[in-house]
Amino acid sequence: MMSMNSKQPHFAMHPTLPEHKYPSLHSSSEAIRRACLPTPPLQSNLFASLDETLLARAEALAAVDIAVSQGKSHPFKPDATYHTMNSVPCTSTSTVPLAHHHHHHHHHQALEPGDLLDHISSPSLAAGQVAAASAAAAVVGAAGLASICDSDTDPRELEAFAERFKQRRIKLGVTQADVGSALANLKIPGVGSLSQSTICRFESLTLSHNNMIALKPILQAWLEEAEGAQREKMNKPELFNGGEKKRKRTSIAAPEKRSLEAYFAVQPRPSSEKIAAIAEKLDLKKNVVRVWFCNQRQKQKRMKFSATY
DNA sequence: ATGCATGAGGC
DNA sequence: CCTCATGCATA
Repeated sequence: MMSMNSKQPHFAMHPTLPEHKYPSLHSSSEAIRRACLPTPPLQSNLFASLDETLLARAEALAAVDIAVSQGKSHPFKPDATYHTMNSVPCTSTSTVPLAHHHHHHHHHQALEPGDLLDHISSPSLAAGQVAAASAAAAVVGAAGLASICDSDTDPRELEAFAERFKQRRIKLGVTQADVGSALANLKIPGVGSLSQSTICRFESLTLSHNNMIALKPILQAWLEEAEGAQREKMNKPELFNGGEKKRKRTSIAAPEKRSLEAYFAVQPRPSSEKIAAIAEKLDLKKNVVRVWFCNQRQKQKRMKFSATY
């Protein structure tokens, strides 16, 4: 009764409603508010800043305490220790980088190179890798495929495109949600619709580097199409589900959030046991805490904060 | 614009 | 259980 909607392509809010209610436009692409570390721009009370620091320390200590009590000292989890780069130099855009229905997943994941430092450490090209790249290119060529070697792996290019995209999208009088649903009309194999959230994140670069690269060609295609025929607003015929249970969004209170951030600072990847302990201390569901950590990790990897250029 | 959640795919 | 791409619900 609630798990049946695996991936409802989100019903369009207004099929043919020429309503454009863009938010206050670009809230500035360079408005970096979410620091990638335990120093969130809290605009709380004046005394909050002081308390916050002390609290954070206390929580951090508590986190360590938890770790100790669990009897697990885990030095640290060497997860992203392996540094790898894209398997092939230029194949991202040509190999169906997007989702089909909701089973997207194209395993072209760049395997977390170095997280925040991947961009600056990438220039470390091994001879073997170069050779492999050449070989791959040769293979593609032999296959008769004109590999679209888009050099859009460049963060700057992506940033520039995102900016242009937003500008032109607004010029067309189209909302982010409209763009999302319109993508399905492009009939690009393997490309369905996207949500307003994703379009928004693309424009604000709050997506992973790889995700940006995958979405760029698609959004570019839409843009050209839309500008070519500046008149169709497309509508996404989707049946309305009657009586579907609405998902409720849990809201973690500020105090708990601060604690979680403190724990995260000392242990970004707590074990199941630690998560359980934290959940208990904060009186939150274990799953909520687990997901919180997952989301927090993802945030660290977003373009805006991983770029060191 | 963004917080919390889902689910596929990979270990 | 994690990572990733995505999305619903919301501030």
